[in-house]
Amino acid sequence: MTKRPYHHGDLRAALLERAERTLRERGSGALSLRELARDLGVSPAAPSRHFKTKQALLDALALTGFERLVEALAAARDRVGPTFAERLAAMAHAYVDFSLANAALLDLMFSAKHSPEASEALGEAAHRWIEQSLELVRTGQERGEVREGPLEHVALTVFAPLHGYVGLAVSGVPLPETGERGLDDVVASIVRGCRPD
Amino acid sequence: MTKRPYHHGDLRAALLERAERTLRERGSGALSLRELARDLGVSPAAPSRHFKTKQALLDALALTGFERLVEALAAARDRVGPTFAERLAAMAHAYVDFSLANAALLDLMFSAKHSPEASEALGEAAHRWIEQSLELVRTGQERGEVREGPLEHVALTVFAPLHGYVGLAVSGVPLPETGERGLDDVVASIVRGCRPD
DNA sequence: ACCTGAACACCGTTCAAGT
DNA sequence: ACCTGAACACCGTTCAAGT
Repeated sequence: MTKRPYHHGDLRAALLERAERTLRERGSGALSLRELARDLGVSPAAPSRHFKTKQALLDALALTGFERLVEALAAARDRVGPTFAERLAAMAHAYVDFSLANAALLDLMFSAKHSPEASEALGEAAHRWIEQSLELVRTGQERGEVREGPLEHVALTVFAPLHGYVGLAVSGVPLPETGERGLDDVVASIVRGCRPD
Repeated sequence: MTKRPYHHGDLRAALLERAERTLRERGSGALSLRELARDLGVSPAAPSRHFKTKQALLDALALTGFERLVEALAAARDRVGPTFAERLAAMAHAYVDFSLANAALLDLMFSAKHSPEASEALGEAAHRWIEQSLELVRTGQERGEVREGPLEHVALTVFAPLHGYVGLAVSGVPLPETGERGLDDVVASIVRGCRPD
């Protein structure tokens, strides 16, 4: 029954944590700064100390999303062998798993709402995600498992299919053998295309 | 200087048109039923006659989006020859053009917010879009230009890359040779994969 | 059938003031 | 530095009442 102290302790972290939970449980439309403040037992104006605007909170959320995604992808990559095919498959599944488990967060991460200020940190986080994709393809090229060509161009052809699969899955488009089976088709097609033979 | 009549005439259509303009000019965050009503010179409660809820308006907007997209894709397909490569390229460019010109609308169309009721009509519109994709691939298979295999599975490997390219472009991820050049790489890769040779 | 007027329960954000 | 209390200008939605 200790009375709440004046200071929350770490209101910023508490806001982020609670917001992310709301995001996952009830979607981005249900996210309200006032409700967050109520749940954490602070005044409606308290959050503004840590996030000048609601968009700033969303940007911070997206940033943590990119950080966790990069971490998950790296972990998946390091769990398998060094071939391009193995790494691509592992990272593809990790990407889909993360996205389905954090659908609303993924929407935030790839929404065009990046405020020009906060996008500095957010942009860096997104950049690390891109670098990771480039790295996969570069290694594949060095091993002779991926065709030659400008890195960014080739990498785009590798990651667009994954991003598209994730986008379709998250937005509820009915996919064949919902879940992971269709993904394996997509992964195979990235390597060999849709030509006959 | 004729005084506004009691009836608006076609408030429903006017709401949709104005909403779509706001969507394109200022994004989905700036969409407000009250503002729409103000702009159209009706009371704040008037829109609720035609759209029981704001989400219903958004669903209707998404529905028109799918209809226009399907139309644009069909037109692009019919402007070129019958080969799979030609049609794929034409539809890919039409898809990207539509998406960049209607970024916020595309977000709406592929957001997971489909209310279970309105999704009947919306679901049908989305279904026509899927059917169109399947049709492209089926024709390609019949012509021997696309590999054999379950239609839905093969079609997914064709459209995931396009959807992913569009998603990345719309969300502002820096793409090589921003615009259409990277898309041609993606289209080529759909056909032949990223293998060497 | 279609709309108004007024109300209700919310928002995000700001700002003086408190600790 | 961090938060409160109160206020401002908005929201979406509902509902009796008007035409």
